[in-house]
Amino acid sequence: MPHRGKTSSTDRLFGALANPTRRDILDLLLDGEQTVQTIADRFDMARPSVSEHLRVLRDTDLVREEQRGRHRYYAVHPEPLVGVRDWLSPYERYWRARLTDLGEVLDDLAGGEQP
Amino acid sequence: MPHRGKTSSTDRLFGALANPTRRDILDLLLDGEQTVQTIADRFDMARPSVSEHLRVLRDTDLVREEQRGRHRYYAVHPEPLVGVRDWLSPYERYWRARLTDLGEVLDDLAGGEQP
DNA sequence: ACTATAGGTAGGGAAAATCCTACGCGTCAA
DNA sequence: TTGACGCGTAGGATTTTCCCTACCTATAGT
Repeated sequence: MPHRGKTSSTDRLFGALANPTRRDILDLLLDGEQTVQTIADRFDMARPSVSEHLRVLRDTDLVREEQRGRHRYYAVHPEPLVGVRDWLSPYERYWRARLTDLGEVLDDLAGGEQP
Repeated sequence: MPHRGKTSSTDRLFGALANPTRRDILDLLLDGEQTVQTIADRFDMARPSVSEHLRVLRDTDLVREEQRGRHRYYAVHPEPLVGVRDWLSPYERYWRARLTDLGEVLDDLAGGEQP
C-alpha cells in the first residue's frame, strides 16, 4: 500500500529532475561553480526564471550557494542524487547485459548467474 | 549550449518518473506482472487514472503489456532506466564515500585515488 | 551620496499534469 | 445472444508548472 502522506523528499527530488532546464543547470555546474548571470546567459530564458529553477534546486539541496561580494556562486551538491541511485538499484539487475564501464567490471567479478 | 529541440527521450523518461504513483507502479511490478485492476486496487485512485499512468509508462517503454484473454498483464521493462543511470554517472564520483552495497565492493576493488 | 550591477521575489497568464465520470469496445460465461 | 467483466479513451474541472514583466534590496565603485 503505497500510502502517500504529503510530498516525500524523493518526490521533490524526482520533481526537481523532471525539468530539462534544471538538469542542464546541474550538468553545467559539473564544470564548477557559476554565478546566476553566467548560468542564465547559457539559457534562452529570462534571468528570474533561472532564479526560480535555482530555488527548486536549492530546496532539494542539489545546489548550494555562497555569496561573495555581490555575486552568488552556485555549486552542484550531488548527495541527494543518492536517492535516485537507491531507487534505481532494484532495477539494475535487469540490464546486466548492457552495462556502463564500472558496472561491467563488477559483473565479471560477481560471475554470471544467468546461463 | 543546452539547445533543446522538442522533447528528448530523456525528458520523457524523467517526466514519467516524476510522478510518485508511476514510480510506485514500477516498484509494484518488480514483484511480477499484474493486471490493471490488480494494480489499481493498490492505489487510492480511480482505475481510469491508473490506466493513464500506465499509458505514460508504456509510451516511455518502462512497462509492456501483454493481452491474455480479457486481461492485460503489465510487466516492468527497465531498460530505459539506463538513461537515468547514464545521466547520473557523472555525479557518482562525488559520493564515493557513502556507497550502497555493490558500489562498495567496486570501490575497494578499484583502490582509493583520494589520499 | 549616487549610480550601476547582481539577484531574489511577487503577481499573473498560458500550458501541462492530474484526477474524475461517462462511455465504448472486446472477451468470457451462461 | 445476453450480460458481466476488463480496460482504454473522451471530455472536463482543478491544480501545478513554467515563464514573463515589474519591482525591491544589497553590494561596489565613483
